[in-house]
Amino acid sequence: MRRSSHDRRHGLDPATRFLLLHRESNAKAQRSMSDQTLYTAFAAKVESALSQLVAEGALPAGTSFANVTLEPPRDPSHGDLATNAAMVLAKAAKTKPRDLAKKIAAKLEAEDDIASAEVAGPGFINLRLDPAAWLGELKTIDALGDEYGRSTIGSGTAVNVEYVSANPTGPMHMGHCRGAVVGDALANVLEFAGHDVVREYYINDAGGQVDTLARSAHLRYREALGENIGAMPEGLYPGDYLVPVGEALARELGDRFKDAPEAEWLPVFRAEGVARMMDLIKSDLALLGIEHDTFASEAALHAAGKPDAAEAWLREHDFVYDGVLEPPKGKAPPEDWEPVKLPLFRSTKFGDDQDRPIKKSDGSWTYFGADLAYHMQKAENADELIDIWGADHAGTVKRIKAAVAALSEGKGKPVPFDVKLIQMVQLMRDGEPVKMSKRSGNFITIADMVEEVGKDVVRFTMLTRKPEAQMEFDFAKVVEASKDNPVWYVQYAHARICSTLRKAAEEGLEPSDAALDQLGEEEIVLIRRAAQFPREIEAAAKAREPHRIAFYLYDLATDLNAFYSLGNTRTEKRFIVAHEREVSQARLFLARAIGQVLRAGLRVLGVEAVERM
RNA sequence: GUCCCCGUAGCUCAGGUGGAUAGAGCGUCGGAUUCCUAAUCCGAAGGCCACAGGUUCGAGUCCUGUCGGGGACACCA
Repeated sequence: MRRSSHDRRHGLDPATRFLLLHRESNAKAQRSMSDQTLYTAFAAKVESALSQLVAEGALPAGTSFANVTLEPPRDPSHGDLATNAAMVLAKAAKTKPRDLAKKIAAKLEAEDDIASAEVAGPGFINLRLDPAAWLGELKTIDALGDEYGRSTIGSGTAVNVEYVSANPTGPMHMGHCRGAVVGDALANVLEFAGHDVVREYYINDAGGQVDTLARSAHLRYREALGENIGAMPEGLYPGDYLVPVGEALARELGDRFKDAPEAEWLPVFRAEGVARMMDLIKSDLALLGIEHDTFASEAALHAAGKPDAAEAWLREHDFVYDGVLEPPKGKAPPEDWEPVKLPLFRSTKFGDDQDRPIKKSDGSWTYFGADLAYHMQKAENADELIDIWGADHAGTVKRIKAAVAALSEGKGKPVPFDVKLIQMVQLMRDGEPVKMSKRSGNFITIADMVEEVGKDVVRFTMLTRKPEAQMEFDFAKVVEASKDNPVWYVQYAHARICSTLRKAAEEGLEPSDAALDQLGEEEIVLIRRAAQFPREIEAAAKAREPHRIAFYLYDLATDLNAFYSLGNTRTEKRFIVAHEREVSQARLFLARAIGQVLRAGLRVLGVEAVERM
């Protein structure tokens, strides 16, 4: 679902509020449907068995079932589902796990749809389901369509995901890419899991780097007016992307700022520069399929007096005091180091190694001082906050978490706050690292990457590694058409399904659930995998790890291709079997459902499900 | 010196918040295609889960320490 972007400064505007409410009601409408999935149904059966044991006195009243899980065993030969209930509850029951397991298994075996319940190993209970249960799940997938997998675990919780937040001083480059994709996919996952999600971008338009931008733009402006500016001076932004900005400003403003004193033009060029850089960044993000709901401006934050309000509150509660900053702990302290008295935030109370200044000695706010106020603002409008940061900012996590904890707990509304650190990506070409020099203005932009390999490849590849691990991005490998390339492999599986359905349609065969009982064990393997999709979504949402969906889709594609290949040697196992109308239609029904799950998963990742390759 | 992330097959990486015999791809070796997309599939070999302790019924997973790789340590942003 794409929403139009709102360039608002802070707080929730009415349009956003409406969207949130609207989405919430959608989520509620979905609830009854998603609760019908196979896993939730059988989890309910397990819980009911346990409740019976409580009623019979085998388990003490009030026993918590919170740690009881029901999941597919790693080894499929153990059965369809396994529960650890007996091991988790043995202590409470004051019996051995296996003895308790026998009691639970006896209850479960009495259930419809459970063919057998066996006690195994240290006390696992392995369930074998009646095939009809899986066939029923297949129908559920078909009935729910693109909504299959949507969860309600997040309903009622509004999550603000802040990602990208690149400085508005130039186009987006590689360094921003991974965080942008991971943040966006995470927002999608959370939304699919039922959360109300706001995708936010923090514009750092108040710091010194914006003055640098303004000066650089002014020079390009003079250049556009015919002046020979020579090489860009050290300390200004040399990139060509400011050339058109200078030209546009020359057209729009004429030459009245050409020889004016800096104080006169600086504010104008700051504002113009930031606005144009944000346009550039938004168009870069659009190339990746990313659109934020909210753009929060640091300058607006200052204008609204938010940092002052935060400081006042923190001082009142003794989280901020005037103190002398310790010298930097690095090996070589700066030569011009002087002890200065500054307003410090007591981040040491929260595990930081030193208290951090919120204001500089000239009285202006530090980045941290403003950021603290910014997070306070976000916390007012959300139940949970997530920031996606580059790993190079790891050193500042403790202080900002400390600040959010102090503010939100102090104000009586603790807001869970998670900072996801995204490790660097090493670009590779022909096995060699791609060198980038930011100083010369030569760096690989996101636009370059998308143009070279495509949005889908960039997005999917960025999600094939857990974000806290460093990764390489090899231009040659990511466009390879083979099983070694997960993007291609998953899309291939989807295209194969589409191709099969097209072929069938030409022969007058449509998917049908009229004879699903003709599907055998090989097909049920596929259904089992597909049935895990809702669980994968929930797990990915809980862990805030969208990459799990990418790996899941790869597994599902593997199962699909494996089944497809069965037909090479066993023609009776093809999707389309000559003169076997009923079984063909049942298999086509299966194929369509698998395609649907692949599509839903890819949509969450923001990757297109292609129909032909 | 302090802090953060990582260390799993020859290589690149998963491992569902503590579960059963450790999982994939590439590479190596051996097989499968008159046929719905073989750009695919099946099988085999390959492991002190960096190391040492600890926590408990049970640890690749949690805790402590050591080693190795990466990153950060300004009143910058």
